[in-house]
Amino acid sequence: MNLGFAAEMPETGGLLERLEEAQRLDDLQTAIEDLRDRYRVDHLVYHWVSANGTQYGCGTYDPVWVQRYLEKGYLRIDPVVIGCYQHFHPVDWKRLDWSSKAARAFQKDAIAHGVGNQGYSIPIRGPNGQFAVFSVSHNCDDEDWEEFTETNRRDLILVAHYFNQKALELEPGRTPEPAQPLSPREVEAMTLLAVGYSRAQVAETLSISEHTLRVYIESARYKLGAMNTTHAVARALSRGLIVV
Amino acid sequence: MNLGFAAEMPETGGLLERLEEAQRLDDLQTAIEDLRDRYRVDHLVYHWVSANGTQYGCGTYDPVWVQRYLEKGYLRIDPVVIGCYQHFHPVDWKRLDWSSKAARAFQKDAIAHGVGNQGYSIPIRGPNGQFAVFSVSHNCDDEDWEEFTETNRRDLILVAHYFNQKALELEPGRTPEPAQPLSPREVEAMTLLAVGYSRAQVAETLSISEHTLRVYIESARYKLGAMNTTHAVARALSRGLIVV
DNA sequence: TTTTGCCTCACTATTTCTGGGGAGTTGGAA
DNA sequence: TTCCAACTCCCCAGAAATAGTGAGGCAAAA
Repeated sequence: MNLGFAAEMPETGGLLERLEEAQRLDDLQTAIEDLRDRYRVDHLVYHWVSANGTQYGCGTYDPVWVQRYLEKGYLRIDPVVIGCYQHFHPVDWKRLDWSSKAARAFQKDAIAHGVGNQGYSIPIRGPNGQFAVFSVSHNCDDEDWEEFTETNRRDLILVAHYFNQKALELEPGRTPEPAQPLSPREVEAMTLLAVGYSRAQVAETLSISEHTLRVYIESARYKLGAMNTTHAVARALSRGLIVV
Repeated sequence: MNLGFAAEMPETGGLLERLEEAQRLDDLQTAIEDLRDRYRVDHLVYHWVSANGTQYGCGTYDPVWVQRYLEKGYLRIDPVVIGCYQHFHPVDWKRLDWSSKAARAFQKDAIAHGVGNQGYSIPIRGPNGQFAVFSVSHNCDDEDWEEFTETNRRDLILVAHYFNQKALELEPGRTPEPAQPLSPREVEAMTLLAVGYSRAQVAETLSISEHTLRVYIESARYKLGAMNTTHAVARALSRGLIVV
């Protein structure tokens, strides 16, 4: 029955198996270094993307560059992150938008710190709005890179998937709150707020009093651990509880 | 350099290639039927999950069952959907929570309509909180099923990925609006608002007066075509202009 | 060189939101 | 049956956000 899209071949050395059996985050770091050597590329990186500081990452970049990236807040500038966030399918770095001044400055800085001129990144999304990026980077011409990505893109999707699976499993402090679901009415309220309705309009649309609506918003805010309505809507969106 | 995790083998008949070249949603339906025949399983299904009704789906279930599923609102009861929503990795149906009365009633109804006793489902997440499930179902004993899933799980992850990619590409109404970019300061302001800061806190964090901050918010709101701050943050989030 | 976009600051009046209360019904789960 | 979660409604005062203006400096692009 095996159609062989992802057939395990002898020469892989069971890398995916090893990944599946990883017990600690250190094992991921070892695995990613091993994988880099086998692919014979300059860098492989897997990292989470989130605004709230605490985020996991492993890879083969120069630690100086990683430190600099975090300090400079490059997460908000990096066209790779922005581009991945907007897409589902893997993206080649060449096809991203590098037009802004900040992006070009970032690119220059990155290359100066050893990041390759070529790159291919895979966006990965987990429950509760978890978002991560798996990137492979190398120094070579367009033609070689084209061949490499064409040959390996399916592998890379799988590798990215397994990295994310393990990172989610092993990262402590993940799922402290079991993502308290919103009630149907709360979902409606949050959704309408997210599309720009004022409280009065939402109440009218839902055919309830504004007082009642407020109870829902309060309740949703409490469940989401949000400071205010805007925060609550943002959380509901990024956790995938509402869709606009 | 190909490590062969996802090596294309001759006997696949280039099914993933065909999937990549699909031009219409009909092609997905053809592809999923073809895939079912090749895997020699009872059913394959790919469908979106979203609160707002409109959702795409294709598969080999009895149309009567699909109709019934939608009418009865099984989307909110189905342990497969709920389980997938909470996990990242594929799940075997046996490992889900079927304990509630509603779930057991649903299961009975499903089997009565031709759904297999065994199943394996893969959650898939795209941008803007998009969420879909790719399921394979069959009638057999636990041992055979174990062998099937063990053999094909990596294939299935890839197939699910490609189905989602195509569905996102082909489904109308998903055309991202020409997202007018925000200035760096506007991005900072929107991001801080999205993580729950009040205007006063944002202004302090950015070391600017609240008056100035207001100008950014207004400007961002105008660029995003938003009615109010909450709306603006929601749009910035779902267009991937900011990351929380 | 002119225009355009970005960053910075200010005022006033009005509308909207938030944070405290309290209270009743219904339907499903333990 | 009892309990709980969800849904509905009400009051009030203070905090926050919005709408309508205004202005100047600076840097890059046309």
